[in-house]
Amino acid sequence: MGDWRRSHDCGALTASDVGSEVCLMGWAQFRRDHGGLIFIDLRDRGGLTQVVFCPEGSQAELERAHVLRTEYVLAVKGRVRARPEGMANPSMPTGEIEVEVKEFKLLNTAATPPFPIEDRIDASEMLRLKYRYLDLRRPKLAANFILRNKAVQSIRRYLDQLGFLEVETPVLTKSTPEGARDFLVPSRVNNGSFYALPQSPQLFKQLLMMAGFDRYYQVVKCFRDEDLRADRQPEFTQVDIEMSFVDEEQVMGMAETMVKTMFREAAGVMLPEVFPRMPFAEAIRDYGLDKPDIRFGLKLVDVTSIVKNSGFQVFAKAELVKGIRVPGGAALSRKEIDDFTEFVKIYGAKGLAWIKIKEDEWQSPFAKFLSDEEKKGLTEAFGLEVGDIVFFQAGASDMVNNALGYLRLQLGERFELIPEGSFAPVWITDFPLLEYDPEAKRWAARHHPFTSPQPGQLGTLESAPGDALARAYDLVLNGSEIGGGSIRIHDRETQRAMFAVLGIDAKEAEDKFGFLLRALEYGAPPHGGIAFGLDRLIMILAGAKSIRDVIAFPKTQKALCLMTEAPGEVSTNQLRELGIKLRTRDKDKEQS
RNA sequence: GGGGCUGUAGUUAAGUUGGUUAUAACGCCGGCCUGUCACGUCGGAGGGCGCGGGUUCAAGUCCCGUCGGCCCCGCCA
Repeated sequence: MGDWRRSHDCGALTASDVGSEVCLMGWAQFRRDHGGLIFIDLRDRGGLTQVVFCPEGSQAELERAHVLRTEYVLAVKGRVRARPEGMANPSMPTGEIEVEVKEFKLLNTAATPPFPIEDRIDASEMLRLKYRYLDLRRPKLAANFILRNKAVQSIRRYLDQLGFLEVETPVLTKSTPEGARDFLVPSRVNNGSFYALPQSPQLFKQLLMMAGFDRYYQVVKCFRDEDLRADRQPEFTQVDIEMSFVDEEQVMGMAETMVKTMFREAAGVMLPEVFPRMPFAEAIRDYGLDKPDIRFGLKLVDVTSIVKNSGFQVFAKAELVKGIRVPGGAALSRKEIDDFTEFVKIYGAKGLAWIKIKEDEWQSPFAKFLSDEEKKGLTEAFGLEVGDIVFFQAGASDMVNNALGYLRLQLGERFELIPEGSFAPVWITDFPLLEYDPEAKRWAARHHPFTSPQPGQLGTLESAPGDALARAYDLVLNGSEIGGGSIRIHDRETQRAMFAVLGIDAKEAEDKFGFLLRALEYGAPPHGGIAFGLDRLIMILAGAKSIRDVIAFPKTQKALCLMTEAPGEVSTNQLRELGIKLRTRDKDKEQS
């Protein structure tokens, strides 16, 4: 570059800069070579500016510029000029001007990229991930990271103003028995022992409260070795927060304002002044899921009592029978209904019952089994009108709620009931403290084992564990869980009772959580907190379909990084130092 | 662990019931071009169909296995 210095970025120049001498540096996006005149759209993170190589600028540079190709890296010096009459490009922010090149430097050449660097991309994601650094040059993708930066800055500013202390917690820590599968790191100094990467800094942030830090936060990587999804990566970022001397209201209030502030500052999006709240039981009742998308209706209706003596055995025998009324749904084709039937089978449904409400009859494979009284009951329960379709699911409660809950989302999409660009946050409260694990035949913490029961629930905890409610709360946005937290247990006795219900005996508790139990004896303050999934939050804010679009270097569904080809094998020397012997490698030797 | 979709020039795709030399567009290379903006125009090169087996006179096309990619169930306190 010599002594050349960039004077502007490629999105900065406007008509008011006409006449000024500038220096731009960036990548050649498009080249339009007219022989005696060459246009190049120069691109950097800031945008795109048309630079013109022409005789008026410099005949010598024009002749030199014919070798330029896409993605070559250039520095140009020249004069900003207004484009000639009628030549402005209204679709470009810098479309009124162009830079007449007087001198340029070729900073680097570039091989032809494997896919074009432009927003209307059609390259496969496999290829894009292999060349992630090229994909990230695309303005649309880069915009997600600019947004992400704004969001994080906003959150930090907000929490800092409230006196929160950002503290780092260990990445090499201890494996904990509950929760997701841990990523393990072998210890060289202590062969046979392993660190675990944190699934979240949960215990550390509680210990920071016991340390008297009062208000803590951290933007922190967390690791869970579970299968991936469109919205799940093995390493992801949490905005982790903990506060002392607070109750639910204070944590939720603080978090709500944080999210509102961030949406406004980062994206200009105004969220509702007050987020609605919904008890867990109501969410399941009306939406079938604990993360309801409340941007549209189609609530589930429980009709178990109406059909409990029905001649239709599928209904009569079921633990729970629920339905969804879709106004105008009678127009659905048989094929579409079959597709929905296949869809609910994913969630363990055996089939999907339906009734089309026609002018003169109920069209349905099972309407003939329904008595007039049952029909009347259903008509009232759903508020049925001609042209509706009702879908039913009958069977075990969990299956019915889950299948219909997800069917509702499908129907919302099919009937275009979800308003574009809308954001609907909702707090889910009053979660059950525990849930039964039928495989392990024991109760497990729904949130985590340090979540405090609601007042007066300690008795319930022993008599009817499933009914005990937790001081826990989730924040759901557009049907996606973006944050969750709780008021924690801060006395040793409650913590012991909790471990007892979970089947963790004193010895195991001491082994796994001794450090926490000990800390609880030294004056632990009442405390609670919340953690947000930052990637998911940004994904929703950016309107991205995948969490990969807001993570700079994401992994594929098989948890591979196509760019670095991680994970990879390591040398036997490295393994020996760690005291590790591979079973598969031995097996290969035996076979060969 | 399971279900669905998918892999063909650099890229995105088409490719009949197996049948000459595997199509197209974009990109790339070369020529021409002073107002383009996904510039235009003329010409050219480029793959043997993810990989390995098999069936067949003959395989992108059928079969088996295997490796990837995407979505989902399980899993994710």
